[in-house]
Amino acid sequence: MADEVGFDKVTVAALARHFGVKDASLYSHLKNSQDLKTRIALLALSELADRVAAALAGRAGKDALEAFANAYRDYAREHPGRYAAAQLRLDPEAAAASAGARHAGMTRAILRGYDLTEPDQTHAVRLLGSVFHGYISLESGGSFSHSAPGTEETWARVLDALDALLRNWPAP
Amino acid sequence: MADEVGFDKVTVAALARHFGVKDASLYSHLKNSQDLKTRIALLALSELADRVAAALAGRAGKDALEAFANAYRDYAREHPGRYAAAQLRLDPEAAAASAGARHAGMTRAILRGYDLTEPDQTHAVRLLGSVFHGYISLESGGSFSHSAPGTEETWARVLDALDALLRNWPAP
DNA sequence: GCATTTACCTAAAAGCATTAGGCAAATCAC
DNA sequence: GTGATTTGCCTAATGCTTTTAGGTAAATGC
Repeated sequence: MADEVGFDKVTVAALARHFGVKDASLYSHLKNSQDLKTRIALLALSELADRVAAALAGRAGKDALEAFANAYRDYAREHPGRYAAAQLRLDPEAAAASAGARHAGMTRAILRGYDLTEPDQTHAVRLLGSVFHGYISLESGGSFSHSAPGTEETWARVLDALDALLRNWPAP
Repeated sequence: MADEVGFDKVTVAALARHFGVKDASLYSHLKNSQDLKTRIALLALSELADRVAAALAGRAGKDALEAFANAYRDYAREHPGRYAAAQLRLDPEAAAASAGARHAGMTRAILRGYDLTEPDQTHAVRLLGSVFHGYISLESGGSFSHSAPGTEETWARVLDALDALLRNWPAP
């Protein structure tokens, strides 16, 4: 439903309509409407982690970087509603139960192909997360669609640039 | 109100309570609730552009890069509700009337201090936008707060890294 | 075969969005 | 200045979404 009608349109009432039951009936399954949203977010985070893990298997260096980045971007394009859910700010309890740690771990795994030590590794993990999250968010919001060149080309060149940066990370 | 109670809590009803008038009265001033949200977004985008313009004046190179990035980040911290509003997906009409073009122009202005020509300039503009948007979004969502080192240090090193990257942008 | 759990239901309250129609004060035009 | 218009607000009403409380019938567990 999230992918079809948009994550923000997934309400308890809409879900009840979808299943042909009464709104109130769903409260045996859900704590409240926030709970519904959180569950979608956790599902998306978990699916996304699975995809990334599969994409990353057997790859290293720039190959891994591209596979990782494309796994995120492809998931966002194929499942826009679920990806939007994955951006939801989770409360600490939900965050702890989420696949967040897997994501962080896999981002760090990319860096094994590059010559970075702590704390630069953490800085780089955060930079990569920022770029991917930011790029996909801006692209899906249409920010890049009103000017040449195409976003496909930019995406490739951004990955080139990140690869170059990781291979040549500046000293403090 | 957005900064105090959160952008998503700024409803027509809440605004009416705030002013001590009836909900319906506000519909003389607003088209609908989406219009209210759009107006907040346009305000935020415009204020942010003013700040960035002021921060950028008389600076070039890494100095400009840092001023630009900090203007965004500081605004997001000082006015979280307004910054959230600025992320709203605007319909084409509102987008055209927004300060979006000023933002794009100023991002491009940063690159004057670096040796980039089209189409790399556009790629770099998009990368910078992605990093800043992504970083601020993740940081404000608490994604960086559960591990060392501190986000202040990462922010400084990310700006170092972007500066290095722009000075040494890889050929296709 | 009885007790419990599951998966629904009805009823009802409360909040938000929105439209229609109306009134009084402020402002404008001549 | 006075009549016309605009402005800013109101009441009333509708329809949606969320959520709680209390109840029933079928499925499941021991």
